[in-house]
Amino acid sequence: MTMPPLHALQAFEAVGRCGTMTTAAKELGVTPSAVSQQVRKLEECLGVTLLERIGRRVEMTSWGVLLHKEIAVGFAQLTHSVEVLERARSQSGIVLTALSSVVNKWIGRKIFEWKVLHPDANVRIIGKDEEPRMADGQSDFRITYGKRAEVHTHFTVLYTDWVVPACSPRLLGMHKLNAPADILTFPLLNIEWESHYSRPPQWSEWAQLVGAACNDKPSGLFFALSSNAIDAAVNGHGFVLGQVSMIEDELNAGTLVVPYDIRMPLPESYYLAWDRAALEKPYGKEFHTWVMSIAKKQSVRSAPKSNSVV
Amino acid sequence: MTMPPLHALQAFEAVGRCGTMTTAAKELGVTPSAVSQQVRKLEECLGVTLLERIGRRVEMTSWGVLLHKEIAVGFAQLTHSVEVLERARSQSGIVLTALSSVVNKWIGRKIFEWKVLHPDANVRIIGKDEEPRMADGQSDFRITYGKRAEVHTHFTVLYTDWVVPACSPRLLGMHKLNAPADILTFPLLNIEWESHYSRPPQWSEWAQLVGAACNDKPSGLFFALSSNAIDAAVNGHGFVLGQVSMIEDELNAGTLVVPYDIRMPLPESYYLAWDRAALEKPYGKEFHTWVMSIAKKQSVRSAPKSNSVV
DNA sequence: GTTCTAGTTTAGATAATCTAAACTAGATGC
DNA sequence: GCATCTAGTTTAGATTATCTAAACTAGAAC
Repeated sequence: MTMPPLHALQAFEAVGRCGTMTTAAKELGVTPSAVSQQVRKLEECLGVTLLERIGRRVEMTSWGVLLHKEIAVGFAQLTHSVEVLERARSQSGIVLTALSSVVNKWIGRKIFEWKVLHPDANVRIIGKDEEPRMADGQSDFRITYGKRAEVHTHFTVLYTDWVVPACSPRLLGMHKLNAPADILTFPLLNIEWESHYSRPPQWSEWAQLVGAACNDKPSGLFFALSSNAIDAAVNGHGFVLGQVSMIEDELNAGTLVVPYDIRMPLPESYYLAWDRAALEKPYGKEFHTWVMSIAKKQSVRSAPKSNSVV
Repeated sequence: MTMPPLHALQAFEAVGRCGTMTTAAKELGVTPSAVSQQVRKLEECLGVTLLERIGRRVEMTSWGVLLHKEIAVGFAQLTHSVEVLERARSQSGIVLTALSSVVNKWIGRKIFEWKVLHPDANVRIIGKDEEPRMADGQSDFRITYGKRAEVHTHFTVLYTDWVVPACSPRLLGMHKLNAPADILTFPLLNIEWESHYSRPPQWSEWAQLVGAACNDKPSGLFFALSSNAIDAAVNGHGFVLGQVSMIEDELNAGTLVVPYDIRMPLPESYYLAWDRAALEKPYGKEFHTWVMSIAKKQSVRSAPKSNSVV
């Protein structure tokens, strides 16, 4: 079976739906002559008369009624298809998943800057420690840490963070620190990530950095999430080696202080991954550009000042 | 919303279904270059990437998967539409309705000639005294009598029949008829059609034709169907003014005889009506031609011979 | 009877669609 | 590692489909 020409079917469908050649032509944006020729061609191809010409009117034959009933569904579906795509593109917001700490202490705070720039662009931020499957639409963008980014097709370095010892001013009390090593005499809060992430810098490494001895068995408090460790420090429970990007608000608010600004870098970088299709969502490209922009600035702020001890 | 070009949608649909540009091109009967350009044009029109080019492979993006799922249904429906039409044309036989007597005593007998000519062409013959609605597919062809044909869009004169007095040879027995008027002394079977048909010739008219007196109140046997009256005559119940076309088999078989071949014409003709679409069914035109052909011959046989008394 | 309008047909203009050729890039085999 | 093959892309221009313009038919309206 040979399929007749698509334009011929389309012309006939329009005639059936509109009732006259002239109104069908108007709807298709062509002349009645074009419609007439297309329908004639369809009749020749199929070997049946679809329209009965009665003076200056046309009327469907029973073959025409039969065929039109079916192809109308087909063309309606094609039109619907394009609408479905348009709706999906315009209505679906952007979905970003990130490590929970990154959501709690970084991107979740920065997103208000995005809102100011693009008030009508919805972005949904989800804390999720496992890598999402982008192609399945689980996420448009993903912020992750280290080599885990390689499971995604498209990714780029976001920023590299540094850690610095920080504590609540209440913890210090009336104590006066004479040297960086004095920090090690206070309760120390430890961070231990899941095994598939490179181990974050530990107090033992910091002690070695400042030329001090350090007990191999610290206070016994361990946190899986950096953000939880930071919150404990804010509550006066000890010193934390906090990521610079995650404690900026606390430093500004005075709920954390840095007695000695001696920083260590994280062993790996944060990465932004994305689904190609997401770049074609409304504001998709803009969001990508914005995240890269704030990350670049963060890299500058997180790194120690050029004259700092490294 | 502007619909993208149909050929572009079709090319993309084929790629999605076939998996590669090359196999899609083969199926569409074009070059891969054509498919590549069509898909590119579709992407430009819609403003999204539908296929991700990975080296020499292509892979659907999530937009592409979404759109393809929908348009595949549309194109499948269009293909199905043409199949539906083809099936309807090839599988549906021809339907002829006719007056019951015509079915019983004429066309129902002649149809075997059609079968010999076209063994694989199904024709269904239905006795029906009311006019069918052709456009609704109630009938492809219709044999009717007189002005009733005018309710149809397409119709033509079929044949004009004549009546002749006929009886079973058993009725005559040892009686010897000396003159045509002697017939009137036998039991006479009457035919009275429904009021919307012109009254068929009556015995009183025949009597007048042969110059004989005739009682205004004959035997009291009246038949609504000509075929029933003929059957009664075959059974020896009396003389019938039988239509020539309907008693030919009986004359040939000797179950009826015509002592005096003095004929009277029916006041109106038989007509063939038809639905335009029926001519496009397989064998539709052939059937029309055949019916007209046997009718023409019937007209010749039904009319009295050129030297007969009229 | 004249004018208007829907539809058709024909000729040829226009645009869409296609092929050919040259190219890129990855896969395969030696 | 290199040559060959194959899938896909791009560009230029050939081909075909589709369209418009013009002339026409035929019926409706005034």
